[in-house]
Amino acid sequence: MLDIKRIRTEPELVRRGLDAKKTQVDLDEILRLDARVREILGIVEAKKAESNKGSKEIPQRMKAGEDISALKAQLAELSKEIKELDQEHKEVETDLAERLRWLPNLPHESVPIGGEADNVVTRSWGEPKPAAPWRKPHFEIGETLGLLDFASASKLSGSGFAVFTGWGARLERALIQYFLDHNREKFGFLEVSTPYLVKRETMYGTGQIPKLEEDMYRTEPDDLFLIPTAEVSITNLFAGDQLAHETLPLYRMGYSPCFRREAGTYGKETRGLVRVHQFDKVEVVKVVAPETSYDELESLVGIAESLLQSLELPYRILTLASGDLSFAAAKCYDLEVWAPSEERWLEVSSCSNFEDFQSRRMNLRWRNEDNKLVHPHTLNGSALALPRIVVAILDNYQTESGTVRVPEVLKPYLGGLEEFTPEGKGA
RNA sequence: GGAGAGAUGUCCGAGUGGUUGAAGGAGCACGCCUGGAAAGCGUGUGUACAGCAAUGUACCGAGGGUUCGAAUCCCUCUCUCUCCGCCA
Repeated sequence: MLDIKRIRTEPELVRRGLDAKKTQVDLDEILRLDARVREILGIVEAKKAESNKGSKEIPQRMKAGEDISALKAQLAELSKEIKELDQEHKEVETDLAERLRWLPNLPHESVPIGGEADNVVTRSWGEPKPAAPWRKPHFEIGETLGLLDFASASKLSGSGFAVFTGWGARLERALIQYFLDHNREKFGFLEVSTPYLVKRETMYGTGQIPKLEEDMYRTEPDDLFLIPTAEVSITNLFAGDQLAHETLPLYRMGYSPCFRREAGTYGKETRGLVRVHQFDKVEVVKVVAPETSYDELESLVGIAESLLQSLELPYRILTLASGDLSFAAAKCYDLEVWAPSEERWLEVSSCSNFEDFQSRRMNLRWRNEDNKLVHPHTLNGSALALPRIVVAILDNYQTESGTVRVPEVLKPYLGGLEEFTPEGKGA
């Protein structure tokens, strides 16, 4: 949610921001509605003041034994006028509010303007492994080694799902466990385990609704939504709160499966783990003082980086251009790992600063040093998304002899296993 | 699924038609007291919107209604809790 006062006082700045985000909006209509709301408000408030004053006189005059029927009739008339004005006020305000719900967050000044092609590679780590004829794509080697079973997945659920078997299933579990342990031990995040089904307003709070409603799975009779990321439930943990000054910064993380309809991506990447309707992810969330949020964003990226480095997976970091930013984000870094068999980069983490956009929607507030209630900034990042990490491991740790070595840091979580091999099927 | 209870300020909690933005308490802030602290005492302590301001308006789960006037009465909805049933 954008601050209507900001739209009012800096309309050109807002207009530029919305343009940069490639959003078509009739900002003039919004400004017109806003002016109208305030106009009506002025009139109706004056009438209410008059009405309140008259009502207060009644008990006094009654005590004095005066005839109050004329006054009552007059106030009844006034009350009717107020009701009509209130109605009109509500209609205009509802119209305005609905339009505001659809406005995305504005990009931060440090964000490059443009579309996907204008994303900037900010830095990279590690040496991408070269392509080689013996390298097999992850879905192939994964099935050969008995880690993945896509045929069964489509039997159960159709396309866009995966079954992990044997060491594959254990690898998933190991990664979840490792990520959570790492984030807690090295960065002090508090682990939470939250519902995967949430209410409509919860989805609204973090900005998935209304714009992305079509991408969400919804349960029909109850109007509950399957979360597309743990961000939704973890960030909304604080919805409506008034946080005391000393509570910030707040660091939370959680594992959850993530459900995405991926509407409109038919035909793209239907094979393998890269784009699936259900996947696992460990998400980290921060609620911080506004003036610290950009430093917090950098350190948030550092968490995802430290995980990738510990897994020894070469990656690069993109600063997303304005048009590639999600609805709620003001700035976002994507972390991509190199998949040598496919010779391309895979997004495994997305770290965003939402500034006060989500706070506003959730009505989350915090007492600043001046004891004033302000909207704190919220951030989140994947640390990390699982299936693509599995892809990256199957790719990067593949050997010429057709096995896949186990990354050093994961060995303790896999009973000391050194290698996934065809013989080791089923563990 | 059946039966019942409830939703008030940061928190607890009073309040059943008229200066109630809302008693009381806790917490917090400041002051007094103290060698220092605790206790004690005193004072203060909501948010949002409109307005340069004075000020005004709204808000006691949400939305409607009755009334000159609603936290208080009526209706609808949401959520929470208890008991019964069912169940991992």
